[in-house]
Amino acid sequence: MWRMPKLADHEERRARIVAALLRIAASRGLHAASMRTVAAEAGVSVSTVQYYFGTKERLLFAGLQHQAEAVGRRIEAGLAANPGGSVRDSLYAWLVQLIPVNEQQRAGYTVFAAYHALALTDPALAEQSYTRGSDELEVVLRALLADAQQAGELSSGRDVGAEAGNLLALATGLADSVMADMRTPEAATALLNYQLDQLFVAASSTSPAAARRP
Amino acid sequence: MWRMPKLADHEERRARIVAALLRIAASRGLHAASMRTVAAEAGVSVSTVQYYFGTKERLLFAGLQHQAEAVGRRIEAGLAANPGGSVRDSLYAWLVQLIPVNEQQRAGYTVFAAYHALALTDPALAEQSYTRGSDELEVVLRALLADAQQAGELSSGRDVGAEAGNLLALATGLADSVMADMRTPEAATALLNYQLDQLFVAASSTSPAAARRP
DNA sequence: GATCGTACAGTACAGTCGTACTATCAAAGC
DNA sequence: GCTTTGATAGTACGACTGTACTGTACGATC
Repeated sequence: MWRMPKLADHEERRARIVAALLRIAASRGLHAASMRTVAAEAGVSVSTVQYYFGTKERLLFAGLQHQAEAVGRRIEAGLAANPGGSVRDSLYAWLVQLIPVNEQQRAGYTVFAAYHALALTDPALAEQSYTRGSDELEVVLRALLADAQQAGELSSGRDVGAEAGNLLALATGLADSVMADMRTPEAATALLNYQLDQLFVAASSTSPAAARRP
Repeated sequence: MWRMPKLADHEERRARIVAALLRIAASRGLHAASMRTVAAEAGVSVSTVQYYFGTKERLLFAGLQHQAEAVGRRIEAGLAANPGGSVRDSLYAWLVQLIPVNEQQRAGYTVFAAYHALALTDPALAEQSYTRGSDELEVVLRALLADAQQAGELSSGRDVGAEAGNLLALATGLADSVMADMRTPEAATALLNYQLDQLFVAASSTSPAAARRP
């Protein structure tokens, strides 16, 4: 029988409990995440959850924070995976990270949707700016588009500020439609590619949108 | 055979209770809508709610159904309010209904977000196709765009199917950004107008996007 | 080696949940 | 007028909730 070392690693314990919370939120819903179910999922007692988070409100808070950081990391990873490519491909690499293409991303989106709905009626949760990542992403998109416009890669008469906002909103809406099972992930990424093809001048688009599907 | 209602109007009672449920869901969240709080908000006893809906699951079901029908009615009203206008103005009239511009629409969106999050982990709720309205809207958009394309009003090289899907996703994403307080409703409608201006040939757009803001 | 604080487990408590059950009261049908 | 039935209220029950409290084994410190 294994016994816990008496001096525990707080960060590891907290991470384990938060992971249990997010697993439950993704599979059974955030409303099913009680002190008892989270403790059982993490393999600890309720008192341990109390010891590391004090109150359930703080536990939920930690869960949202973890989720927001995870989204931020995934978006950054999307750029790092495409270092030397064109601006168009970089834009695609950023935006496609918002569309849930596998079960893990879908689970993350489920948790995010639950927190989002909760924040709409809970001022304490809304104060935590969990959408800051999106704001930062919009700034990055605008900068990329400005570069492309100066290089003459964009269609004429485009407003880079408006295009950045609309691309982000488009990716968000496409993600919604995938989550609602109105569209397959492949169809959503194809639509995203179509929009980028319209934005960039035709000469730079050497392949049809369908060929870009992963 | 028709029978006179003995005492109460069932439809009126059910509507009153569902309205109470949706008020609570919009103000305090769907998790705060219990049998007791809904009954108190409707000014009836818990037994009355039980009498008309039997179980809470069926009450929640009725609330979602009412909400979906309300969204459908609002979108239809959006078209009826603009009967003789251009295709571009009709498109705008449809799509702008998705963006919450006042407190009532924001409340409706809050309820919808709560149900959406719940449906992601509740198979019984997900089976009810509450997104059918969006599917039908996409069909209408595609038809409108096809007409406009045949009339030569669209920019060249546009795929009406992709444009319809992307316009709907864009409006959804803009609605999300407004709900998350990342953008004002005015900014969202301006972005929507910008996108429509890009889609339609420049000659038909006689005023800058900013002038179209309501 | 006694003492102290950390890291848990167990339990108790007050409250809320959905729902079942019983009672009541007025209108409908005979 | 009596019986039946629809429409409501009140209440009770078991399950679950978050949290406070108590106990306790063990590593660190002196």
